[in-house]
Amino acid sequence: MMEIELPPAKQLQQDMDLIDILWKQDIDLGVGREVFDYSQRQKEYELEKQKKLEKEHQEQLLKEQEKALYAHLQLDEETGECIPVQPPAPMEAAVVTHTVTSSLQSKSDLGQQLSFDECMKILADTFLVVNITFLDFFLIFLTMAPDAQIDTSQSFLATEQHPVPDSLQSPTASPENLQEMEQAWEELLSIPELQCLGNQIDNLVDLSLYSNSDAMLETSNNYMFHNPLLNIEKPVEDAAPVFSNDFVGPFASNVPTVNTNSTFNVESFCDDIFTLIDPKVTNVPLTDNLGQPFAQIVNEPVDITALSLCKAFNGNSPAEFNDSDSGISINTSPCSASPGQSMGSSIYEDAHYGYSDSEMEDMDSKTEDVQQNPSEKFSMPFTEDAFYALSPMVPLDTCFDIEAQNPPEKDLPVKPGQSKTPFTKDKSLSQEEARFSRDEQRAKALNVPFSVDKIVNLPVDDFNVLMSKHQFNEAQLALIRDIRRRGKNKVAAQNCRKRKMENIVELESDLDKLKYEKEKLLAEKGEYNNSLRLLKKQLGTLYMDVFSKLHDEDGNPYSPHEYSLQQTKDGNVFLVPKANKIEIKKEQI
DNA sequence: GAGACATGTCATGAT
DNA sequence: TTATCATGACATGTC
Repeated sequence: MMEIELPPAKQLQQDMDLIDILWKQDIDLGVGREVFDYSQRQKEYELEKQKKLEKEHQEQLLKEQEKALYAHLQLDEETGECIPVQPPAPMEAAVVTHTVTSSLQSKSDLGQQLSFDECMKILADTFLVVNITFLDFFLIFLTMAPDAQIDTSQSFLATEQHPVPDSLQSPTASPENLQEMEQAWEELLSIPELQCLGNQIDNLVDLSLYSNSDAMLETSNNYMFHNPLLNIEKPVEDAAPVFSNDFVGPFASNVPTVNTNSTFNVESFCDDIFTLIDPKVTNVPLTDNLGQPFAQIVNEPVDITALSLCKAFNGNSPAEFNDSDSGISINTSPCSASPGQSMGSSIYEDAHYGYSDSEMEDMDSKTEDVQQNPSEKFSMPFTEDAFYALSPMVPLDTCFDIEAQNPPEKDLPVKPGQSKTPFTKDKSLSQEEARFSRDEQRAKALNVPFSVDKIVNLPVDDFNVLMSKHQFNEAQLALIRDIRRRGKNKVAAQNCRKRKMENIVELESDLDKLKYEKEKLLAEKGEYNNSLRLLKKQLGTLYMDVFSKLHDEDGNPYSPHEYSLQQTKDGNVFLVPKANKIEIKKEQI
């Protein structure tokens, strides 16, 4: 701890005055007095220091746990790889398994909540003692699994010379044991830090799907290694350059890919595990402790979703059930079982030059689910480059220029008459955009070395120059022409619809304006009518007023029925008998 | 399942 | 003559 010397009282008072002056200078900036408060800052400083110490302590703990986990790895001096040390004798493994499970169970029996650190400590201590491998750790999980058929595999670990505890031998024999173990298993799974195990293992399994693909091996080198226990991500090239191979590569040859649609064959599953751990044990007859043939027990297909093991790894979807740690990949879809095959089984592989567009579209629709959703089939991020790398129908050394390998939407220039996102749609459109368009698929199928964007958007001259540089067969030429025509027409249709919509909007706007003008004119007309009516009224009043003041020679008033007042152009007003009224008008004309 | 809507495509006429 | 554009009509997919 850093010692802080407290100033003397006098100096303290001077400091306080100085602080006050400074605070008053900054008060306009909204600075609070507490900013200059020495004691408060000291408290904050101590608090911060305490947090720092706690953080360091946690990091130290994590490092120790990591060290304990890596203790079972051995550095291969020749290859520089981290290789798991040779598996211990079955006795050791059994003891280790028992030790861990006993520790976990004893904790569970005591009603204690197992924290992640406690679990890690138990595991780390055990690993330090006997150096068990990661596969043993996997078997510990198996042991903890309440599924009896899976647990039967423990009998393989326990040789006749070294009997294993009852809890491991036959969990089904005792319902109490089963319940306890299930409880311990659930406690282990309930730890939030371990729940990420499933996802990370899934990622490794996705990697394992490509274990036979050279292209994917390259990808796997850049893959992040997930430490499922510590949740530490390390670049593979940093910590263990071929770490994934420790769990995938060496075992891949031993482990047949287990294919199943909706069910899971436990027998083959256990066989795979036995092969992984020690190929010799595959000769051991599969019998459980009750003497019942193991094959009989596991003969019936087991719903994979019912296995707690699935839940442990990632029980959300049975189709994604995989075990990457053991190198076993249980693929429930034919596509994921052999991605290269599924990718390569494109209808375009045969380069069907004779097909018309409609026929090609028919085939498009039939194979759409295979081709269009590579990213949906595999949980790992699937890039277009990866697609090219995997797809045997596209030669890797030729074909696409740089533009073709980039998503066309990115650098597509926005035309003046075309909005940047002319057809903004919901997520379905984004999925549509993410997939290859049909024309792109066709172009790739026929090995057209241009992107569809280029074919469509190049000016005529540039397009002709480009075409003259390559030799195309008739099918390719027809396809390129069609692509260009369709692309142009597509843009034209978009623009046309956009114009149509703009026209509709404009006409609606005009209609609104005209309606407004009409209303306005009607209102004006009403006002003018009112004014006219008023003027007429006033004129009538004035007329009668003038007429009433006119008298003949005898002083009698003129009858308005017999006479009327009329005004000539020069402004003179005459009293005219009504019979002569028309004649006067004629004279005026 | 029907209907609305968005989008792609084709046919056709105009430029 | 050919390419391109504009637009109506139709088909298809999605909500």
